Amino acid sequence: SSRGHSQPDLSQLQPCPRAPSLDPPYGEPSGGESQPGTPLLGPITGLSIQETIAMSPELDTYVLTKKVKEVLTDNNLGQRLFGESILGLTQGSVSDLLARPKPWQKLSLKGREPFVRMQFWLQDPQKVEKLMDMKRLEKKAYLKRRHSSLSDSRSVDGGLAGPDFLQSASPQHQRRTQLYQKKVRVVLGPEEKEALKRAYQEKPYPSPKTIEELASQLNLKTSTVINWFHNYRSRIRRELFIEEIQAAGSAAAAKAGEGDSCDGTESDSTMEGHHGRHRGAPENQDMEVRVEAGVSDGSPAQRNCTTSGSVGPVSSSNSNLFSLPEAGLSLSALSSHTSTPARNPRDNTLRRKKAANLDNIIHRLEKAAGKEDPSEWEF
DNA sequence: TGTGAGTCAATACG
DNA sequence: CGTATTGACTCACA
Repeated sequence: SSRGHSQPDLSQLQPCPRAPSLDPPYGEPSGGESQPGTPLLGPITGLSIQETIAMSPELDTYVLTKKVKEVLTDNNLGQRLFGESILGLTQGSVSDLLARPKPWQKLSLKGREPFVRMQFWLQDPQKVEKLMDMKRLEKKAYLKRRHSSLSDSRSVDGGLAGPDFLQSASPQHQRRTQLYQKKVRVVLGPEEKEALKRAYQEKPYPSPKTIEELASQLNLKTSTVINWFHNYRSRIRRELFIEEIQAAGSAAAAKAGEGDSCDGTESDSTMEGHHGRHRGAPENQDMEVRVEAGVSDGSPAQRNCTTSGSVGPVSSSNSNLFSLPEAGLSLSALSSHTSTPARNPRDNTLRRKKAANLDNIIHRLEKAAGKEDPSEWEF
């Protein structure tokens, strides 16, 4: 069951450059920024991306990304090319997305867009050819530009507009090269990260005052500390989601052990054991909250691999697109996790402690979101 | 105003 | 080169 059905012809999906978000890089408010330019997905459907995504059936982001990675590597296609021409995202974003996809239910409408695009792309019989063509064109344009850098530059790479679409890639950033400073990247040292993580453990949501203290103690800008907390919380949260996926996958696989294809290739994403990259610094950054894939009892268990044939919609029997009862979605999502992973009968010490701490955080968030309990955000 | 979500883009890494 | 990591930024929302 479940397989190509009523879906809105998702045959051809254009690359469509990022929709609205147009952000001038640091400084320069200038704005084109036209607004509701809701791009269309296809010439015929006439549906906006948002609409199409809204009616998209549930997708298994894990299986989906796995397939995409497979196709890309099998054909020597890079993330940059794929991201810029198919998803309208940069290489770094694609890497992140493919390596750590959040489960569909936890994604916002916007967050689902890349996955819907991946889905469409996989359905396109000519996906590989198109991308290869793009690659060729890019190389050609590159060589040309390089060879005769005499003439002006820009000029949209001459005939890049070959096959069909593409080249839209990133709208904004172009060659504002010399106009802006390079933007120096702040790189926190191991000790600083250590300190911040410690502070996080104690207070995931530090008060402005605490932030100031940390900033001065570590000799960092206040904004850097703030950003660090934002990012850390966000990334920790994502790790938990991923654990859920893997746990669920393992469970599912264990439950039904059919001779499913599952070409073993790639057991990937399993958390890395740590290694000390970081320039010869005192790395003992084990305090990562990562809990490893070995979920609870430790049985390795097979990897997801669920449906083999179709990467397609995992549509749960009744693809109830919306119906999702209530908006409790986000909250219930969080709470659901609260009881899932950490539920470990045996005391797993460290791991458990960390999970508990995180659960606490989430707990408080739910509380704060649901009711007005300004009691104290202290711990 | 602060937060989560999504990204960008510099750069570390291989 | 291609990929992974991550500080900073935009935006919607309450």
